[in-house]
Amino acid sequence: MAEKETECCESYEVHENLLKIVNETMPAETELYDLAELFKVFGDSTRIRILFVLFEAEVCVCDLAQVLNMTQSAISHQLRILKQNKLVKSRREGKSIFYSLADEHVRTIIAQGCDHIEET
Amino acid sequence: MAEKETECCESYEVHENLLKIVNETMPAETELYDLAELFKVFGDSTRIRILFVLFEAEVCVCDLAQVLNMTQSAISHQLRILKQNKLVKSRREGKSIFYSLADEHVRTIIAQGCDHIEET
DNA sequence: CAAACATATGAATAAATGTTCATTTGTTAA
DNA sequence: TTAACAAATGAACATTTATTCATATGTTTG
Repeated sequence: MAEKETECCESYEVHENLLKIVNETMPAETELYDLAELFKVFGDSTRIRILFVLFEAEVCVCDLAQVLNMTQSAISHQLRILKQNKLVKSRREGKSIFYSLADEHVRTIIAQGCDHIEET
Repeated sequence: MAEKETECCESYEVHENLLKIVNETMPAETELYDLAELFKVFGDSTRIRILFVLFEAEVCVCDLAQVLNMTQSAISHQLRILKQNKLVKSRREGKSIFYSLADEHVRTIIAQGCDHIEET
């Protein structure tokens, strides 16, 4: 048997097992990255506020800007991020573009987050 | 009736209704902030990898560092963030400190994230 | 007590991120 | 076609954040 060059905390077998299990269950690099990327999108209170508005109605950009009391540009930049990550979809109607939730997952994920917070 | 100084997209009543509904359903400022803060914690692939290890076992810091091939310091800094946000708890055993999931919500939230990603 | 080990932490640095401002694109109406 | 409006976008700036390095804290063993 080869010697272990990576001992730690005086544990041997535990370690081998852990490595094996983790290698089996850990998602691929790209999936981990995408997951983090997705949660990053939820990690900004402006975007969360946008989503809470979209929970209630399909709205255009300037309405969002007014309701949230922010500039059109700031909202637009954030909508772009939400759309790139498929949390939101858009539809043109004349000069306006209306945004709505892309997916009911969004509600579920935010609801889970709320649960966690309230449980303190 | 008072005049509206905040017209937009030529919509009037829609707007009033939206404002009313949003004001009723939008969480408080502090809750929005806490929510974003929580998701920010999930928004880093190092922390996600740590969580995936903890899904499988309770482990000490140096084991985490080895399994994830990162420095002890980097892992320790991230564990601190996970702990502050109550995603992880710790227990001392001699010289080592063992970390484990604080809460099954963590699994659920990550699972929802995975669902969303795989659904493309 | 001193030495060795496991973990935590503060300061510094590089990279990522949100907002603003100015401008552009696309649509409608005159 | 020109003017007016809605939305998108690029550059710039300030802030946040992850990692590294050096060091401190806390525990066990000799």
